[in-house]
Amino acid sequence: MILQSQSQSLRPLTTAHLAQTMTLLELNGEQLRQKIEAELADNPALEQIDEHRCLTCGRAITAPGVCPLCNHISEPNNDQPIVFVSPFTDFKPIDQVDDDEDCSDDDINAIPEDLPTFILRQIAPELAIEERSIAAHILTSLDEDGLLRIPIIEIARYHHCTLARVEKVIKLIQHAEPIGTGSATPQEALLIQLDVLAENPSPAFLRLYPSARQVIVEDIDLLSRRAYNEVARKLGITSAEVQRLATFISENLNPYPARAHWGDIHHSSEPRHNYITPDIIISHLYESPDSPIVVEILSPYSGALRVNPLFREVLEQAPQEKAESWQAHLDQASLLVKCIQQRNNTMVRLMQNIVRIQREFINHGDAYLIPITRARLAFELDVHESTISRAVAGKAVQLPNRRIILLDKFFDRSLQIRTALRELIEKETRPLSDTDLAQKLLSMGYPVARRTVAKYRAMEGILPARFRSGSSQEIQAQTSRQKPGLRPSIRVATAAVNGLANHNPPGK
DNA sequence: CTATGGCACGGATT
DNA sequence: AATCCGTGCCATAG
Repeated sequence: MILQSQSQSLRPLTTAHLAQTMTLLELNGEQLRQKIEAELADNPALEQIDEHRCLTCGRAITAPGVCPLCNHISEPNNDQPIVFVSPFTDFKPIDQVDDDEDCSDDDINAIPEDLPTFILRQIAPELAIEERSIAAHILTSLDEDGLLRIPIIEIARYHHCTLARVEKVIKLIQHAEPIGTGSATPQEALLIQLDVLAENPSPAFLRLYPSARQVIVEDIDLLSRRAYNEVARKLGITSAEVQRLATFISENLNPYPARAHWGDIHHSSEPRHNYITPDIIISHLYESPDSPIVVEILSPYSGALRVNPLFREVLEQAPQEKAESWQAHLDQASLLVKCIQQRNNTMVRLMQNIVRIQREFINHGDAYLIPITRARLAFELDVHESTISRAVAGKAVQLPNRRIILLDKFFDRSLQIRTALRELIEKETRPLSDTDLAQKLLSMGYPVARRTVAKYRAMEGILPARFRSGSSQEIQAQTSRQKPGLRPSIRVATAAVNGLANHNPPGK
């Protein structure tokens, strides 16, 4: 991927046009935002107008979203995902209320987010417009641990709305990453995390669940003082079990959701769920997985961009010596606007196709990913391969199940096989050697060499056969991976940098 | 002797 | 043209 040099030549030749479209395409949301901000700052010809259009019909409306008329989207159709560019990302409420460090020009790649924005982004699609200011209020009132220490009633009063409404918003916040944020107490946060884990239980987990719950509700302070014996007595279980319980809790739950590191022990390849801003959000029109898919391509500026018509007029009477540079500004601005439209257009078409092809994957997880190459997609879209590469590079998508993945993952050739492999090993009764595994995979229709099995194993962080004897120890050996379903979360990653898309986010 | 990890080569992908 | 990925071969550990 050779980058076209950032310098924008001012000539509106088609080659410049092309070059800029390309460059824009490979920018992800945050980068594009910066670019546009810069441009707005020093190009008077470019104007940002506070105009929103209905996401489906294009009618002008007052706030970002769907206009009342279109609120019911006509004719849901499974083969035609609804794809649109959405102005959702600019969260006015936050910008106004929130004034701690503004991390606008951080590093370019990721993590340009503070926690409130990060969460708001996740839940925005589910909020009614009036609810967004409530959410913003709540999020900016969190203390540094991510807990909400102010009374809910106060918020309700302030916004003149019912308690139930505020609670609904809080509930959404609590279930967004990092899970538990917005709880009133550490206990509440723990309980929510526990319940989220319970949605996708492993047998070992189910055994622990009831007592874990009880301990958290009643005896959390005993536990934190490590008074295991006393807890054991109260619950009528052995103190060894309490011990286990404690380990489980400290490993999987986090009483202070906003604190990123929590004994951050684990290291393995996993580029943990960092604070990546999705550039695209995929969700279902209704909650059900077979309702039509809605793809939202977030655009990093609010309202619309256009060439300032006033500027155009003034240009007519420009003083001689200014005329040229003003003309240049004008050209540059209109070029940018065009290119952005082009970029949006490309992204929309791209997503339409990806979603159509990978619908099963989006709904049902890794095992259903269809291997597809960028080249083939390029062919179907009738664009150059490099266009796809650029469009895909460095962008993140949020799936309906809330997980945020890199768009690259849709093109992972081996993910399907790796998931199969993982499942195979989970179900194994005796440790299977790589050769055995290769054999099994072959019979499942995945012809892979023995050597390759080893590689996949490594990618998934699964130990060699020798080291995983019983299936029970295995659970502790790798509490973090396995279970395709979800375990994304509780242990929120450090905000450590994650390089962009080198190795794929192995499974999860 | 078997199971794995390392290195390196060639074809596919970007 | 530059990279990535699957494999084969070989050395090493058990």
